[in-house]
Amino acid sequence: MTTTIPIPQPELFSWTECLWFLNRGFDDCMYKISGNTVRRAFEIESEKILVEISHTGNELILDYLTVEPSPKPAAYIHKFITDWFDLDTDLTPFYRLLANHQAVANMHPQYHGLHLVAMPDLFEAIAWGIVGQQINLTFAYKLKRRLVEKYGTSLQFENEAYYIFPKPEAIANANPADLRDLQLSGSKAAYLINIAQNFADGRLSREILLALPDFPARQKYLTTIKGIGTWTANYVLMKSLSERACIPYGDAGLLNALAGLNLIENKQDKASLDAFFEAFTGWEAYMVFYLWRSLA
DNA sequence: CTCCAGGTATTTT
DNA sequence: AAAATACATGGA
Repeated sequence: MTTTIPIPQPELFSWTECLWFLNRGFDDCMYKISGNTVRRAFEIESEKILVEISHTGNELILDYLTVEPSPKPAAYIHKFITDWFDLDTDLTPFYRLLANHQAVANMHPQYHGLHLVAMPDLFEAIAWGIVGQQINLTFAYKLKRRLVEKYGTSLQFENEAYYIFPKPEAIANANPADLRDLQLSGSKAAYLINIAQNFADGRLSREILLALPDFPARQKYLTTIKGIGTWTANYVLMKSLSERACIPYGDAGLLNALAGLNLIENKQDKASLDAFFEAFTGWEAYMVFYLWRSLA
C-alpha cells in the first residue's frame, strides 16, 4: 500500500539535504537509508508497521512494506513524518534573516531546502538527550543502539531487523545495574529510569508540556526533572516540540561552530552568543541546526 | 598520555 | 552566587 504526504513548499524543501543529515556518518539505529529512501519501523497500539519513505518533486511517498496500517496508526505515521521533516514550516523568513547576516549568508545557498530534522517522539528525544550528554556522538549512538536493542522491540523484513524505540514502561522497569552494564553512567541510568517512570505514570507527556502556557514555562518544567538541564531542555524542545526560539546553551557543537566563524571569542562568551542570536529571533533553533550542519 | 565530547548535579568556596 | 568537581568512556 502506498500513500503520500504533500510538501507545502517544494521549492524550499530538499530531500537530499534532509537525508544527508540523517546519514551524516553516525549509526542511528532508528532508521535505515538506502539510496534516496529511508525506512523506519513503528509500533502503535501493538501494530508493528514498516514504512519506506521516498520523494518526488512535491510530495513524500510512503510505502507500507509489511502490513497495511489501521486508520489510527496510519494517521499517527502521517503526522510523525510531517513533523520529522518539519514539512509545514515556511523557510522564507529564515532565509531572509540569513541573507542579512554576512557571517552565515552563504548557508542558504549551501544548504537550501534543509528542514529541521526532528524527533517527534518525546520520550525518545529526552532519552537521547540524556544519553548524549557530555560524550562524543559516536559513543552516544552506540549507547543508544544498546539501549534500543535491549529494551526496544523490532520487526523483521528481508532478513533485517528494524528497531522501535523502547516504550517508557520497558525502561521504567529496568534494573539500574543493567543500564549501567550498557556503559551508561550511574547517574544517567537513574535519570532514564525516573523519566521513564514519569512517562509511564502519566506525569510527563507531550500533551502535558503543550498545555503549559509558553516556551519558558516548558523549559522550567523540564529542568525541574533530574538529569534535564538547560541544554537538554532546549534540545528536546527544539527537536521534539517545534519550539523555534530554543538555543541549547553550552552545546559543544554550537560553540565550536560559532567560534569557527569568529562570532564568539571563547566558550564562555555568552554575550556575543546572545548578540548573534538576536538577529534570528524566532528562528534560533533553525540557526542552531544550520550551524550543526556547517560542522560537517 | 592528554584533552575533549551535542552536560548535570553536587559540593565547595 | 560563583566556581570546582565527579561522573563514564571513546575518539583524536
